[in-house]
Amino acid sequence: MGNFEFQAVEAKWQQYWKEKRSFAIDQNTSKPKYYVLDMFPYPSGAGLHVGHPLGFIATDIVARYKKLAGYNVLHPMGFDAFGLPAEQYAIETGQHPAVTTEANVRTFQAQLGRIGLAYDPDTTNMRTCDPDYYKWTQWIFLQIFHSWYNRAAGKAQHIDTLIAHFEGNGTQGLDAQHDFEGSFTAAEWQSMAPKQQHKILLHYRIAYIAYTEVNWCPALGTVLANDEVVNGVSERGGHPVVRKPMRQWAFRMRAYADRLLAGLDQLQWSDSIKEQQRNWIGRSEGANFFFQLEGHTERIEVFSTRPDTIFGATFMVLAPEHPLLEQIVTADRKADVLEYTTWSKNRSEVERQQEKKITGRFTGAYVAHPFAQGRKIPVWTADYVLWGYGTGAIMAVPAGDGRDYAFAKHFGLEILPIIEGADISEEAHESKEGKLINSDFLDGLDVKAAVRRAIQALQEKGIGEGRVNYRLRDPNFSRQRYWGEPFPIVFRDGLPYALPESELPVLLPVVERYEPGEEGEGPLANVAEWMHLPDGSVRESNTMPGYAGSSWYFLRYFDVKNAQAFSDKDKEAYWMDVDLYVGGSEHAVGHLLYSRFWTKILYDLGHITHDEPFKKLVNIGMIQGRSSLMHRLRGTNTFLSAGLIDGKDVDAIHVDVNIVEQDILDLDKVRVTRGGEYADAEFITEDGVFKCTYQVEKMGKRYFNAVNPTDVCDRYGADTLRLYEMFLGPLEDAKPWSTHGIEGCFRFLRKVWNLFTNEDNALIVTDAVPTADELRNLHQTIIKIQDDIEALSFNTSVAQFMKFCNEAQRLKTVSRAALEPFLILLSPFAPHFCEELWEMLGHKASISAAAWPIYDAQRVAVSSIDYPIQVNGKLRGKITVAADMSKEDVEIEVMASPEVAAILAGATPKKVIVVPGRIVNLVV
RNA sequence: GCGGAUAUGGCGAAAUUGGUAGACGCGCUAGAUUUAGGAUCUGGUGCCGCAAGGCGUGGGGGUUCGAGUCCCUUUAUCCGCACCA
Repeated sequence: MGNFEFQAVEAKWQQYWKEKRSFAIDQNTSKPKYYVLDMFPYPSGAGLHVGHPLGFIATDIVARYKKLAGYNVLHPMGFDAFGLPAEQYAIETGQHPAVTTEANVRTFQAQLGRIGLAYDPDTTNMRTCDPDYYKWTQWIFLQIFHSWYNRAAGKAQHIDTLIAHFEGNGTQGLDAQHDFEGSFTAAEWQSMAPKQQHKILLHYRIAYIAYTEVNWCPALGTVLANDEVVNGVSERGGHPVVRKPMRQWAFRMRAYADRLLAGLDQLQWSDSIKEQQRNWIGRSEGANFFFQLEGHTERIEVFSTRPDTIFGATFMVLAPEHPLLEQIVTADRKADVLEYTTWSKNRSEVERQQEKKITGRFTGAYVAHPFAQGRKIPVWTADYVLWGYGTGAIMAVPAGDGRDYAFAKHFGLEILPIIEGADISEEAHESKEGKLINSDFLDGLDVKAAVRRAIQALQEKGIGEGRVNYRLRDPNFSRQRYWGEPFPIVFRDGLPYALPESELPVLLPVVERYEPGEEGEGPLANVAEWMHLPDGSVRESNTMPGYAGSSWYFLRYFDVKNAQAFSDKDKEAYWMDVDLYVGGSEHAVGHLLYSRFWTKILYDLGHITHDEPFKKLVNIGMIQGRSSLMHRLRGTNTFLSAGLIDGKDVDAIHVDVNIVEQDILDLDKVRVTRGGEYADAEFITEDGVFKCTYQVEKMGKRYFNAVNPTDVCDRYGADTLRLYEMFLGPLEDAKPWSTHGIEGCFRFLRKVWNLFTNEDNALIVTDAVPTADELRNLHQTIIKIQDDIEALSFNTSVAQFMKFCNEAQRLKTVSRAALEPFLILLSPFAPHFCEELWEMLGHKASISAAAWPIYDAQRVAVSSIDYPIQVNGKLRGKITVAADMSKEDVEIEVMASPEVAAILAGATPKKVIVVPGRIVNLVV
C-alpha cells in the first residue's frame, strides 16, 4: 500500500504556488473575469478557529474551478484591521494597537497559509489600517463631504453644482436632501460672507455635522451605531447605552433609501438578507396631514399609513420631544406634562425596552377634526410615539391600531368603530380587510379605495398629501476612539473645513495613552501637538468608525499598489462587480448596506462604473462549537464521569475540547491545564475512562471549545480539512463542529491515492482505453461537480467524489484517460494532493493551469436499462428496455410481467405514462 | 407582535425541482486478513415482520396515475427586527 505524505507534500506545493505566483491576477482584460470575495476578517487576538475557514475554503474552490474553466480570476484576502478590540487591548496592556494588530495578522496569515488558499499574493498584505490604504478612505470621505444629493436628478453631485445653483437661483427650484431651514435669493447668496456661505453648505453636504442624540456607551467611552446596539446594550461587551447629544459626523443616507431598496431586486442575495435590508430601510407609504389646534395658529402634522381611518381618530399623541408641546399645553397641566417629558427623555434605551408600560399625559389642548364638523380631539403626549420617525406625532385610531387601542383602554378614551362588522371589544382590528363605516364620505369603501379617497380629500382641502416615510436613519460616522482613520478635516471658528487632497493621508499620531479626552472626546484630543495646527485651526478629534475601511475595500483589491487613485477606473470597469461574495449574515444590515451606499455615491460622482458592489451573496452558516463539560460534585474537588452524575448535585465546568476525544477526557492533560488548577482533583471514572457531556454553543475562547485549523492540518492535512469542512453540510446552515467523519475524508484521499499507486508509491496508471462504464463514471462526475460548484453545493460534490472512487475501485479502473480528468475535478477541493499526483503523472506544469474536462452527455447514456414499472403509482416490478428512453420519440414495447398482467387482468391501461429516463406507469 | 428560514434513519445529510426516498460519510454489524492495534479490505444496515408483505420525510387535511417536493392548516426549533403610526 502506498502512502501519501501530506505534511511534506502540502508544504512543497504551498511554496511552489508562492514562488510561481500561480494565483496572481492577470490584468489582461481579454479574458472573462471572475471576482470571488470573502468578507475580510478582523484579525482578533484569538486567531482563527475552524469556523472561519468555511467560507474561505468555499471561495477557494470556486476560484480554482473558475481558473480551470478559463476565467481570469481575482480571489483576494486582506484584513479589516482598525477596530475596537485592539484598542481595548491597548488600554488594558499599553501595547500599541498597531503592534498587536500586526502580530495578529501574521498569525492569521500563517493559519490561512496552511490551508492552501489560492489568493492573489499582492492582496494578502492589504490592511485598512495601513496609511497607503486609509489615505483613500479619507479621500473618499472628502468626496462625500464635497457632494450634495440632488433629488431632482436622483443622485449625488459635486458641491460646486449646488453653489452654481445658489449663485443663479438661490434656494429657488432646488430639490435637495438637506437640513437647512429658510430660503434665500441668488442676490442674497452672493452678498453673503464666505463663512456664511460655508455654513449654509454644511446643511447640504452628504457628510454633515449634527448635534444629535446618539447611543453613548459610557463603559466603552464611545458612540455606537444603531446596529451596534442590541437590546439597549452594546453589541461588544454588553455595556449599557444611554442617549446623549454630541457633535457627530453623519451621512445623508436617507437620500438613498429608495435606491438602496430598489437595487435589492437586481441582486442574487438570499431572501432573508434582502428582507432584513428592506425592514431596516422600512419604507412605508401613507400621507402627511395637518390638524388645526383649537385656539392656536399652529397645526399638528401627522404621518399615517392609514389615512382612511381618520374618522376613527379619537385622540392625538405627540412624542415627548415634540417642540409644540410647550406652546399648547394648558396652564393647569403644564407642571404635570413637563414632569412627564423630562422623565421620559431621561429614560435610557434599556428601560424603554424592558418595561413597556403604558404612560402618557393629556396636554389640555384640542384639535379640530378636519372633516367632522365640530368634533374636538384631545391632544396627549406619550413615549410610544417616537420623535425620530415620521413627524413625531400621530392621530390615534384605537379601533384600528393595537397600541392606540391599549392606550385608549388604559386611559379610558373613546374607541370609535370604523370597520363594518369588526369586533373591537377585546382588541383593535388591524387587518386591511373590510368596509368603512362611521366615516362620512368613506363609508362603504374597502380599505384600499378609502386610502386613495382620503388622500385625495386631504389634498383637495389643502391640508395634506401622500408621503413615503423611511425607518432608515442617517448613520453616524464618528467614533471617540483612537484606532481608526483620522478625519481629513480641521475646524476654524468652529466650522469644519476639508483639508486639501495633497495633505492626505492624515496620519494617525502615535500616542502613549488611549483613555478618552474630556467630555467623551476621543483620545486624539489629548495629543495637543497633533490637534493644533500652526495656522490656528484645530483637527477633528474623532476617528472614523469600523465600517469606513470595509465599505470600499473590494474596490482596492485589483489595484492595491495604486498611489494615484483608490483604484484605476479601467480596472474597476473590468473587475467589478463582485461575482460572488461570501460571508456571515451578521453583516446583513451594517457592512452590506454601507458598502452599497458608498458604492452608489462613488458611482454618482463618476468615480466608478457600477452602482451595486455585490452581484451574488452567499451567507455561510456559523460553525458552532461543541463544548465539553466535566461535572464536579458541588462543594468538593471531586469530578464524576458523565454516567455517574444522575441524581447528584453537580456543577458543569467547561473543559478544553482539545484534551477531550470522543467525549473522553485525557486525565493526564487536564491536570496540567489552567496552571494546574485540577492537579489535585479526584476524577471518578466509569469503565476505566472519564466521560464528559457536551453542549453546542458559539465557538470561542471563553467556552474552551475553539478548534484551531492548524491542529487539524497537523493531524489530517489541509486537503482533508478542506474536504471535511465542505462535506459537513450545506454552506448556509449552522452546524456544530465535530470530528466524527473526518476520518472518512482522510480515508477517501488515501483510496484515491491507491487508485493511482501501488504499495511502493509507484504509479499503476496505464494507457489502456477506458471502458464505457469507466467513462460513464467519469462523465457523471464531471457534470455533477460542475453543477454543484455553480450552486455552491459542496457537500454533495464531496459525496460524488467518494462515489466515483468507490466505483473506480469496483471497476478496477487504471486507465489514465479516466483517472486524470478526475484529478482535475478534485483539484479545487484537495489542491496539494492533486498537484502531487499530477506531477507524478509526468506533467510539468501545475494542475491549476490545466483545463477543466469537457462533459460529454453521450458517455452517460446507456443502451439498455431496467425501468421500474408502476400500476396506478404502485411499484410492480421492472422492465428492461433496449433503447435509451432519455431520448424523445423512442418506441417501446411494454412487456407486462406476470404480476403486472395479473393486475391488469385483460384490461387495457387507460393511460401509459412514461417519464423519460425514469419510470413507466400504467393507469388502469 | 412582524419578518425570514428549517423539520427526512442511531448521527451529519442526499433526492436531477412532481417520478424507485435515504446518495455519500459517520456509527453499528457480520466476515476476511494481519506482526491481533483505535490498521486494512468485503458484505449488511429506514422501521415492523421468520417470511410474503406492510409502514415510513414533525402532525392533520387536499390536489395528482404518482407528493419529502405543490396547496390549506397545525406544532416545534433557529435567526433577524421590534412601540416605525
